[in-house]
Order: sequence, then structure tokens, then C-alpha cells
Amino acid sequence: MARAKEFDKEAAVDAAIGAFREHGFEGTSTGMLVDAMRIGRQSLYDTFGDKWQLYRAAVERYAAGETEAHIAALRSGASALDGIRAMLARVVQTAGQSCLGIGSICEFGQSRPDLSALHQAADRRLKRAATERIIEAQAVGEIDRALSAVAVADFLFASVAAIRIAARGGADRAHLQSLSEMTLRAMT
Amino acid sequence: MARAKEFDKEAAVDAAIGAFREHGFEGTSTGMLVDAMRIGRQSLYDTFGDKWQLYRAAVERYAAGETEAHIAALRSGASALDGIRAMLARVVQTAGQSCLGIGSICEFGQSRPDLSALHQAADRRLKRAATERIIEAQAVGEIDRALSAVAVADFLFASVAAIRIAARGGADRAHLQSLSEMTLRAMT
DNA sequence: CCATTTCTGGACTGAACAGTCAAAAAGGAA
DNA sequence: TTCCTTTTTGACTGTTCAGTCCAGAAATGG
Repeated sequence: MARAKEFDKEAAVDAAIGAFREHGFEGTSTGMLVDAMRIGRQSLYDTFGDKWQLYRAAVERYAAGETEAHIAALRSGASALDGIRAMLARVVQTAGQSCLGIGSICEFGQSRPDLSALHQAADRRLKRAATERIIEAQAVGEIDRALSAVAVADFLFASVAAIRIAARGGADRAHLQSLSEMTLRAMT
Repeated sequence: MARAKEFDKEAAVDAAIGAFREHGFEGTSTGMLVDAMRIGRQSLYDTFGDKWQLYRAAVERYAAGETEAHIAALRSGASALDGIRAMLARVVQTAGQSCLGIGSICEFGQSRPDLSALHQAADRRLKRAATERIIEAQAVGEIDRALSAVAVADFLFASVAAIRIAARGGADRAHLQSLSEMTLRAMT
């Protein structure tokens, strides 16, 4: 055996997430990453390969955490609709920090298949969970039965993106709250 | 007097818009701009100052054109609601190209006041026009009178952003169509 | 046709960039 | 301790970047 790593890999990725979400991939230099992650330059390259692979690792970890939080909120409510409300409330509350997922999609669109694959995987997981909860809500009449549950789930996460972009553009809490109310209105 | 400019400044900015909307500010090099705009490197610096000023000019012109198109669509319909439908239909149809406004907000957030000022100006103009039309629609009962017209306008443009991001993320026409229908559902 | 200005193209500059190297330091196993 | 392996550190490399400079060609109006 030999010397053990001094830093925590996941904590380092979290720090990278913080840098990338604020400045994007192109706007974040390796110097900024080294500073933010508090590790040596070589450790970065040894551990993650290169800047792009680190970015992918950051997007993947961010997506996993965000997906988990969304699903936990969805399941938290007493009723299914309460779960959806809780999810939107969390989005409004945390909208002060920009979303790495949206930033990544805006910056690269469909031009990097390896990145798109990460987004699609998170998206599927998220929409499956939401669709289940929406069907539940429809069963008890909390959400209009005439609507396609999948279409409602699509709309729900499109609205999450809308709220986050509005926040990034400078909208205040009250405006975001209003957007989330309109979102709920569309489905009930 | 002396030689007149050979290239059309506005056409050059349009070409810059094409480059910036696809790759963002940081992702677009001056070399790419010179190629896209079909002008000499020196002409670019003589005419626009530097890369950032060119970017601002691009965002400004893009915002002006997009605002104009949205307002024209809003006013095109026989009824006010038809105008809103027309606007959303145009957004769905043109969602194949990424939006420079959204890209710009995602990339820079509130960190560049000169950029934020451009966005705010376009936003105000757009929301004023939309609010007028929404009030009109409420008067004839096409849109729920219980809603705040301003909140509906906010939601409408948030939904435009949502549709465009969904498209950038790979959603097909049918999905975007469904999002626009849900948007209309929230206000009627 | 001359003076003036602009366009073009390429060469250039200093800074910032992503990524590498090699020596020093640190841990565990014998 | 000694030896081997890995991490760390900071200096280093070649490239690309934004922006400048220059010289010649082209176009306009006096």
C-alpha cells in the first residue's frame, strides 16, 4: 500500500459544481477549479482526467442530488398534490443558486452526446416518479383526469426550468411564487 | 469624403448572433466571429470595439427582433387569446434555434449590469404589450378574470423560456406543442 | 488625379489557457 | 528502519486567445 488521498473526492466535485454552475464550462478555467476545489493541479488531472471529464462528473453528481431532492419532496406530501406543491416550493426557495443542469443544456444543447445521456437519464428517473404521483393525484381528483399524466409531468419540469431561469434573470421571490401557482393551476 | 463601408453592419451583427446563440459568449472565439461575419478582423474591432461590445450589440439586436416578432404575433389574432396562441405557435415553430436571450441570462445571470439592462428593457416592452392583450382577453372572458394580468404575462414568457429550453434539451415538436397547451390551460 | 478613408490579410504580442513533468513529501508494509 | 508506491507541489510547455499593428489595395469625393 501507499499514501492515501488527502482530499475527499465528492467534496471536490461539489466544489467544482459550485464553480461550473456559476460560470459555465467555458467560463470556468482550470485555475478557478483548483482554487475552488482546494486541491493541487495534478491531483485534479490524476483524479478526473481532464476538464471535460470533471465537468461530466459534476453534472452527473449534481443531477443525482437534484433528482433525489425532487423525488423526496414529491413523496413528502400527505397527498400527491401536496408532494408536487412541496417540490415547487423547494424550487422557489433554492432558486437563488443557478441550476447546473439548465446551464449545461443551454451551453451545449445536443452537441455532446455523453452529456445529453446524463441529462436524459436524470430526466427519465424524474419523470417516472412524477408521473406516478400525478396518476395518484388524478385518481383522487386532485389533478384533472382529462390530462395525460406524462404531459403534466413534462409541463411540471418545464415549469421548474422556467422558475429557475426567471430567478437567474433577476425575478424576486414573489414572482417565482406566482409562477409556481400558475403552474399548479394548469393541472388542477 | 472617403471610401464607404463595404459590409452591412446589421448583416454582420446577424451573423454574430448566429455564432453567439449556438456557442455562447465564452464558447465563441473572435476567429469564429470573423469567419461567420465574413469581415476582416480589423473591421470587426474598428466597427464594434471589442468582443464584449459586439456581444452586447448582438443581444440588443436579437432582443429587438424577437420582441417585435412576439408583439406582432400577439396583435395578429382576431381575438386577444388568438394572438397569444399565435405567439406560442411561433415559439414552438422556431424552437429549433436556441435563444440568445436565454443563453445570455444563463451564462451571465446578473453579473453584467449592462447586459441585464438590455434584457430588462426588452422584458418590460414585451410584458406591457402582453398585459394589454391579456386584459383585453379577460374583458371578453377568454382568460380568467380572477387572475392578475401581470402575473399571467409573467407566466406566459416564463413558459416561452420553458419551451425553448425543452427544445434545446431535445424535446420534439409534439412535446413542445403539449407544453404550449398546458400554458394556455393555466390562464383560461 | 489626388487626398483621404476604409477594407483586407497576415503577422504579431502578451496574457491566459489546458495539460504535463519531475522532484519532494507522505503513508503503509516489510 | 527501509523500501515502494502514491500524492502533492510548483514550475513548466505548447497552444489558443483577444486585441494590435502594418502595408497594400480599393473606393470615394474634391
